[in-house]
Amino acid sequence: MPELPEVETVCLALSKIINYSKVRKIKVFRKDLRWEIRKKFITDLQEDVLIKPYRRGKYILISTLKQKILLIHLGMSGQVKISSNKYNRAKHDHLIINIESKYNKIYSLIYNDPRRFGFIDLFKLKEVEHHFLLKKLGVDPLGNEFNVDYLKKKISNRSKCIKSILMDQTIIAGLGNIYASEILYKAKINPLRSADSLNLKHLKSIITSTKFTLKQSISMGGTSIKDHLQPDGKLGYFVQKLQVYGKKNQNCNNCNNLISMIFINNRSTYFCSNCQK
DNA sequence: CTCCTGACCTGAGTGC
DNA sequence: TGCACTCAGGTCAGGA
Repeated sequence: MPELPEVETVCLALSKIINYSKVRKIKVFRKDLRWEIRKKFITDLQEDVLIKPYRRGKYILISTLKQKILLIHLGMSGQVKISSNKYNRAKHDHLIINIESKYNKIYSLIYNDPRRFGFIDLFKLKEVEHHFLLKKLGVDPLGNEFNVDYLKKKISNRSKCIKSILMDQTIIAGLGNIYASEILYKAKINPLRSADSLNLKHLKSIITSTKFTLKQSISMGGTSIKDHLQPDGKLGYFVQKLQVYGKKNQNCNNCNNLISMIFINNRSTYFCSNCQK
């Protein structure tokens, strides 16, 4: 499911309830996710206090009072559900963490993931910078470090096409297949163009469209196509704003040309060959 | 190094 | 109804 706006949506929902909640019961139904959940996961996390969630690329990190980080990645189909009702196990629920808020209210955080491409880990706060998955991540596209100078430096002498560059998590952490298409449509750049053929004006345009598109999607709760729901079960409405993704052979909103679909690195890619040069 | 492919896994949709 | 096949929002390991 999830790219940056969907992960951010989950993070925002979690931050409303976590806020110094004590971890009570933890139940792992399946530990063979993308990586196996560590043996000591339960004993290490139990009775710790979850302080505050934040996002790094498509990862959710939750800091704890015992100086640890609870790391969550949603993979392709992962979802975090927040429930204050009695828990009934649903298909593909792999893990449940019961927490008790400062005001003694009990919530269940439920990790559900049909394809099990996601995972959950717990490690020491001081190891964050060295974590094998986090250490190679590039800049956050919403931050000030994502600017023309940075992008120019990263793509110089790169023959790879610009869409692959946008999806390269070691350059920009958080963009995925939907938003890469949407961003390039808005920037009027053909996804097949090699990165080093772009001029400063193009780069500026990519930066602006990226920030605009992501912010707009976050404000609408992300994009619900198949799996993504906000943790309270609500849909994400950015799907209504999609201009090209999933719209093969439909008319471009700008020029009425038919939208094309091609595969780039085995990922479906949508664009308007008339608007995007 | 860079770049591309295959692999991981389940479910939904399509066509016969 | 059933079967075979394709595709799906991610990303790592391995080979060219």
